[in-house]
Amino acid sequence: MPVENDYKTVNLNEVAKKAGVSIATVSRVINNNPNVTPVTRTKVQQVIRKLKYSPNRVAKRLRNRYASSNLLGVLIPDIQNPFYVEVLRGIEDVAYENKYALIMCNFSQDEKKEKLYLDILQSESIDGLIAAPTHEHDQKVIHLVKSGLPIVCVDRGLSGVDVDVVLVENKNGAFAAVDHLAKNGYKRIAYISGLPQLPSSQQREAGYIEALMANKLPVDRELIRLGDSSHESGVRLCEELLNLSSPADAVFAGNNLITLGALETIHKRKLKIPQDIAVIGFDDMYWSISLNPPLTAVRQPAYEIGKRAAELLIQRINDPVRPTVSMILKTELMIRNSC
Amino acid sequence: MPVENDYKTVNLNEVAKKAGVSIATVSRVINNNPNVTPVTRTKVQQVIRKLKYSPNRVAKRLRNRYASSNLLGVLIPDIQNPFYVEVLRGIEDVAYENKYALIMCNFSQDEKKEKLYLDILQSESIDGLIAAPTHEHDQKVIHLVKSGLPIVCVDRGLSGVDVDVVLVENKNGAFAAVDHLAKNGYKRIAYISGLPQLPSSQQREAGYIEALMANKLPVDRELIRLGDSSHESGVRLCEELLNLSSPADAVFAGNNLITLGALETIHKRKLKIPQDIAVIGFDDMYWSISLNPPLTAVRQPAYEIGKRAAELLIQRINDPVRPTVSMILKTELMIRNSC
DNA sequence: AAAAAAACTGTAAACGTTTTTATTGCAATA
DNA sequence: TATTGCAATAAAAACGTTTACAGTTTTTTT
Repeated sequence: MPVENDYKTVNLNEVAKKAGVSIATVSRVINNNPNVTPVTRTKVQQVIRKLKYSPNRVAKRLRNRYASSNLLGVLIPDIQNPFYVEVLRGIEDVAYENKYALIMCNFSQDEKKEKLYLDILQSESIDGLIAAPTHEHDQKVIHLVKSGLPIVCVDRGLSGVDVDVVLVENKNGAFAAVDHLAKNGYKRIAYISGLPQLPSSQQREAGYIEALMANKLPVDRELIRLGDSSHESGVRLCEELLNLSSPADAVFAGNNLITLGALETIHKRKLKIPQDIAVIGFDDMYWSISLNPPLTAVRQPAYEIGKRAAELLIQRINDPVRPTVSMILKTELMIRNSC
Repeated sequence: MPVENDYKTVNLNEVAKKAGVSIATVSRVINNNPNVTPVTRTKVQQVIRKLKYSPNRVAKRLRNRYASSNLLGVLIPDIQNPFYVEVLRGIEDVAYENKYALIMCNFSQDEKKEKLYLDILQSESIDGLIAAPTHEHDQKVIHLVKSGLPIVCVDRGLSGVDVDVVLVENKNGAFAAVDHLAKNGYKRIAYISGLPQLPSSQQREAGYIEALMANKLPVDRELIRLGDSSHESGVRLCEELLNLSSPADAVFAGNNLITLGALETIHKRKLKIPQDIAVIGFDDMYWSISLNPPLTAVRQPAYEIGKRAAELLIQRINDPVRPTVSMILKTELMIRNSC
């Protein structure tokens, strides 16, 4: 037996009846349509207040297909990664300013989950979407872009389709980090990569290799470890690197979580940073200074990324035909004590 | 000028026309109503697949007021706090298993923002809500509970109303931490509180005071500092405590962010932990071991909190009249090296 | 073979809005 | 006074579903 739950279902009809006008008039009052006598307007407004009427957004959205749902979708690969949390904060601040709420979908790098969430988002008729697709050829997202839904990609682009995108200089950032390691005399610099199919992972690897070459260091494939961008993979791959017959003397970690994982392994082995092994992470955190030792890291302007992405998205919603832009933000090497 | 964006608007009508049946039949096929000939069913299914039809959830929800929107609202006070992120992960996993998507609202301890988001959530006709209200007397949330919307509170209860709630033993957790400090010989143990109106802050303070008394230590109001649960307040209040004529020799930090703030201050002053000053934080993080020094902390089972809350919520959605429960989870003192 | 029952399918109403179109009342004009 | 024009309001259609009810076909029963 379905239980009666008494969501207040005050609707236009009740308001209209009580105010002695038609629902059209009430609707006009609500939407500030000027064609209403001041006296009628106040009368209706009083009833609205008395009955605590608030419009049903579902009905509203059904009626005007192009009416704003004031809903933005956000498709995030990994909510555990502080980087994305920071991006989210940027998005959220801008969204709030513009009176949008966020439907946040965390797909944990799981393509099936991503698909489910995208389906939901689409049929919720969101106004726009900020996404970090699983990879450059993410058909589902590409299809959405083609369908005309306003979309901004962050962290990862989309190939073969015209879409706004906010990225950072991954290659330069990685180069700076590895170059710094090399200049400090480290010879066996390892790279622990995130998911290898991600453009960002690839670009960081490219920067890594370029820096090695610039410093006349050999590129040893043994020192490049491919993971899945998780904390656990950082732990494991760092162990592998330390177990090599000729172990790494420095680690360049592909992201936040990998860095923390690597640190965990190093601390468990009671190795000294940077004497025994140096560490530089991609992604800075506001508490990096409190790590042991204070971490040297490539700072991505995460909050800024989110903020820009949200701004671009709202721009596009308001002007669907403006040319697409790619926004490339700078990274910054924060030198502390881990190298 | 509104631009024509061609969201594929395949609807029941088109499918029906193409399949040569009525929209009622198509609807029945979609909803697995048994009263359809197998031959008709497959015919319709083919058309559905061919046209890539997917039902419009907005229309669906308008029609069946009590139909599931498959949307859960989450009202989070501070997305920057890793504790809530972990809670969110727990919620999300359960939600996904049960095919719910999340509307995530981060209100940053701002009551106005909270109200806006609640309005949106309500008129989105979500199926249920998980909330950490700003305080025990949060009228807005109380009103929602009374209206019959399924709600589960986390981290903070709600007074004077019957609602499911998932909490931790704040007082016991705090007691264990402060007792540990006292047993290690610290005499001037400070407490940096989060927002004082939060029940959790109050309970932790109670545990703190009880532990002092149990160890025959005086309660010095000077050593109790009230903040706003933020990183910044941790930085500032820790400075105040170190500036006292008779400074604190140990700090019990009221949450995650406060802990990180306090650490920042201590490191800036080049003080040694735990020799110069000991630190215990409320809230453990998986990277606490990588902090300098590895942090002793009261672990809240954050993921578990989220998971339980989501389970309770889904139970309530499916059975709105089951009696409410309060779930109190245990904390655990993770002893590492900061004391 | 006709009647009754069962199984299937179609029609139309309803959900709560917005908006187009129609109606009303009233002042200004001829 | 009869007509027009205008403003304010009302009526009705539409958005895409689900579902009660009616209608049709098929099957079973007599």
